[in-house]
Amino acid sequence: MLAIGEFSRLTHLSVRTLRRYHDAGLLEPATVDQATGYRYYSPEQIPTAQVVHRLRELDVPLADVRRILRSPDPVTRAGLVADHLQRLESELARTRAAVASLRRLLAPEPSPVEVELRALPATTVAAVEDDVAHADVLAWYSGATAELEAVVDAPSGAPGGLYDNALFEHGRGHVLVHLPTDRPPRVGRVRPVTLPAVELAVATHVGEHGDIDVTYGELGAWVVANALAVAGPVRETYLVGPRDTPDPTAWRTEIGWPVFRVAAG
Amino acid sequence: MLAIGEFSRLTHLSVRTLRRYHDAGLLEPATVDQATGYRYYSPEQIPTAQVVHRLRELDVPLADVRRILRSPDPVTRAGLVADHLQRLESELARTRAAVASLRRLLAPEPSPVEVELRALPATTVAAVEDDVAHADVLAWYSGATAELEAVVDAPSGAPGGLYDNALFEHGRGHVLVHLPTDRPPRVGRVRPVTLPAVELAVATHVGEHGDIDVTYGELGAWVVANALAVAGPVRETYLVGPRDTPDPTAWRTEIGWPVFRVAAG
DNA sequence: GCTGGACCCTCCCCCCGGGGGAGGGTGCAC
DNA sequence: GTGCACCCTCCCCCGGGGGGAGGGTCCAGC
Repeated sequence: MLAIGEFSRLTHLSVRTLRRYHDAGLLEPATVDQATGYRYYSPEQIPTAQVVHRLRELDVPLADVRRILRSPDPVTRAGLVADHLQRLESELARTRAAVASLRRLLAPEPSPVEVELRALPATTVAAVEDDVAHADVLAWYSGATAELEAVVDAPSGAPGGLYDNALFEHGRGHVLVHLPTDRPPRVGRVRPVTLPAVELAVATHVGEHGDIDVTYGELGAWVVANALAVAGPVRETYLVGPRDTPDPTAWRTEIGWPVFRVAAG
Repeated sequence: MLAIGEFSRLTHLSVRTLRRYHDAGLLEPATVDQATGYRYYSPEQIPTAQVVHRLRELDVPLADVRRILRSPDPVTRAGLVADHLQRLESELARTRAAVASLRRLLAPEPSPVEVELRALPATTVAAVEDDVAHADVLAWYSGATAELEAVVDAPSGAPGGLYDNALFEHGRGHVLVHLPTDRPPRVGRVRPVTLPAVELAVATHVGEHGDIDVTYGELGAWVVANALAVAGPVRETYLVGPRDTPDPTAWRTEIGWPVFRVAAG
């Protein structure tokens, strides 16, 4: 039996941290003296402590560490660990994108964005829609478009999406992806939806989506400068995307912001 | 002039976050109405907001973001950004090491570690020592050994280190690296130091240092099982290291824990 | 001019995973 | 039996947000 200080020395986890892990139900001492509250660990717990240490180095949340340790089945366990490695991987991709985008932002090129005002009539499209968290948008989007493309046989234009402002302001909001077609079917999640007529301020974003808020910003500045106000969810149209070419510099995304005239300009 | 909600929509930063950035002095509104406290932003601030957004995606602390934004000189600014990318890089290396180590930990191999008790006489060595934070140990170590190796011309053995337990328990502690030699010089930070005689429980760690606490743990379990207690800083000896061969599987590190007998076993 | 609703303000509490330190009880070797 | 290292709980702090209360403000429509 090892007192907490000794166990700390053997595992290179601080006494504080060991106590916290006990409270969190992660690494329960083999014995706790009822009278004094002293925690006593057994040497067999050292490997467990080391696994915890590694998982924490990988920023696995304590709750997930507990889940991993409690799963008796090594296959389940390996699956949970693999999930986290997957998460780290996508985190890394996000970081890479942010680095690239930062470089472009700090590059001295001004990259003027052209904005055009366009009146759009109401259209009926095949659509999938849902309330989605910001972090899940990408995954949701790929699932929804895959379903759309599987169901719509003769699309009459490029796919698009509508994104509620709440998605960016509150991290969660209504999202709709659609594919224009003459006869929108009603299969699985796919439904015919009529998008209302709007006046759009439209700018075209060139390149990766990691930079897209730059174009959003330019579009927004233009909208403000032209005494317009934003009304309703933003509309994106994916003219050229990863489906069409692997070369990101060829990608084209139209961003359309529904606007109305503020006062009498 | 844009109210905070509108600016939020244009930058995809939440209203809350914008207020926080104001408080932190990161992104001050162009105007603040003295009477009402209302924040008003100018469209020119959109690009700044986007740079902040990118930096935060890279987990750059707010204080550093402020520093980057305030540095007028683009060269300084690029340097600060590069520093952070460097930090991300080393973070990535750490993650990779943790992943590899976790895989090995979860591998079904028991990898029995052999432990031996060894009495060591007092020795005088050439040493560099200091109080170091845990996070800085690696950097400090490479600097100190480089200095040692530059100054000691005829080492009589492998380099070693002494690591205070406080380093692991409290994140900061006394560290000493040394090179055994017949005539220890007194140059720069290098000093002759006499290491006291000790009885050591010794185990040899094979492979990368990312796993070294596993061997620490096995050594500790052995020490406990043999009714010994730990006394004083751990001693590592780098028999084969990165200086000798790039192949990590060939590396050999002796870990020696000063021990004394507990009670009459 | 008034009213309603959207917008904005400050302030406090919560999350995570730790660290610092106070104030007090315990184990054990001398 | 005494000193001291060790252990306990409890509270506050950090950074970078989110939730929500309670209250003031802007402005369009009537």
